[in-house]
Amino acid sequence: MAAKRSGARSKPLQPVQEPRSEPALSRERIVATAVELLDAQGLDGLTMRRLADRLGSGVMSLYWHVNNKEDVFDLALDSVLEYRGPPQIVESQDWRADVVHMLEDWRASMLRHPWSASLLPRRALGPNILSRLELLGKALSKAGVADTDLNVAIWSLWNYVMGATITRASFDLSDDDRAAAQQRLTSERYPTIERSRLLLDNDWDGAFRKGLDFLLDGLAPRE
Amino acid sequence: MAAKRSGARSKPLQPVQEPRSEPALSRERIVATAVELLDAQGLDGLTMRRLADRLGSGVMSLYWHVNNKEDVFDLALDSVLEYRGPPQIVESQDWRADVVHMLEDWRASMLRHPWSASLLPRRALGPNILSRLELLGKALSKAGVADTDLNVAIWSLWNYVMGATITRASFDLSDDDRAAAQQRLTSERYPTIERSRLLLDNDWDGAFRKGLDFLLDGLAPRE
DNA sequence: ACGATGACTCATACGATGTACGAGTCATCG
DNA sequence: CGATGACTCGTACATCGTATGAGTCATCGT
Repeated sequence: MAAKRSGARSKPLQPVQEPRSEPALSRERIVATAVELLDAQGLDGLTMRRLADRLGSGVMSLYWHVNNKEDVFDLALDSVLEYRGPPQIVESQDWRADVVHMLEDWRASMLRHPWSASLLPRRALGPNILSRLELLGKALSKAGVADTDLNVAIWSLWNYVMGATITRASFDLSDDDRAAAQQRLTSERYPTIERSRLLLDNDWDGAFRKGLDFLLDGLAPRE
Repeated sequence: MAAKRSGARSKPLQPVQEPRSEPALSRERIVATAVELLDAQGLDGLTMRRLADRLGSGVMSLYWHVNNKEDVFDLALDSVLEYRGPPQIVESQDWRADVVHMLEDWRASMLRHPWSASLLPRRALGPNILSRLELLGKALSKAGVADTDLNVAIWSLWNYVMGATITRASFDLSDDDRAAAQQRLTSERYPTIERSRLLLDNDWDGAFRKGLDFLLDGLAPRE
């Protein structure tokens, strides 16, 4: 009965000097290639067969390193969310700027890989996501948010960022769709949002920033 | 070349007194049955074959009324979002209570059908979603939100609600997963969110309400 | 020195899915 | 009565995820 790879296993000491062909399969290489494929072809473009092709391997070889396709999705999502923040996390003067930076980076990371937004609705709590939550919690705590309110604050910000990212990503793909939808508004029943040109407003970044400011004002009013 | 059903067509005048068997295929019946199936079996449970079975029809018959499976998803999502608000929309005293009610109802509607959250990351702007956006815009406008800020306000609230709903729905399915994840936190690197028991906090409704209050405070400070 | 072990790869095959194609039914109307 | 068009559906196909089990090869205990 094969072990099916659970944890890290012992590696051969000498990597045997790869014969310059394919650099050997590994979970990391699989995930990296999956991200490439997702970036290039979108969610439906990721296929175990295509993935294996890009890796120069047989399809079933993937399953030694990965449980199933869901696994690939989860790993790809988390890998895209690695946070390379400013090194001086400790003892920053301006906690609010820190929080804003973290959340804008979070959103930007996901928008760089638009498929990642569609993957969020799964229970995905990889190490990188948890790290970001931890950092956020630490910043808020340091900012004086009471322990009793900490979870509410974290979730509120997370929710806002996730919602904004998903909305932005899904509207990004369809420029004419949006124009068409706005057209449909003209018909009759939507006077308010038709007048405000809700579906044509393109300042996503500004809107994100403004909404975030409002939320932060509520969570911890500026002195 | 078949017309493939674009708009409404002329119906036979006498419905011919259904022979008590299956009540004839229609787009509405298809959507309603799809919602049933989704409620019962989840996202992956919806299959054109299963759908046809439940309807007592052949698989390909569905394609007369519907373009493809994506269509079914879009229609199911929008159908679940129909808003039956309070009749006295006009001239309410307390705009803030109106907004809160609308958004809580929105969230509740989606949580009643947890699969709907997973469908959000598509560009889905059915008539019911647009109606809700219109109502929201009207309420905010009446509340004195400046026209220049209206879109920001609408999107901020939308984003918050969507994020909260998706988060809630995805954590709902996995009670032990959450415990397991919280366990994983104990390991080492996540002291803050481990201490605050972020992943075990179950007061989703309260957290939603609090965060919403904060956001509304920012958008239109109480007098 | 050699057989066993275990890490890893892969070809084949299976069942399920979305849907293209085209033939079939039946009421209506000129 | 023949044509039209609304609607149904059986068959077929390409594609997918993955179960199964056989193959390769380095390592290690003896």
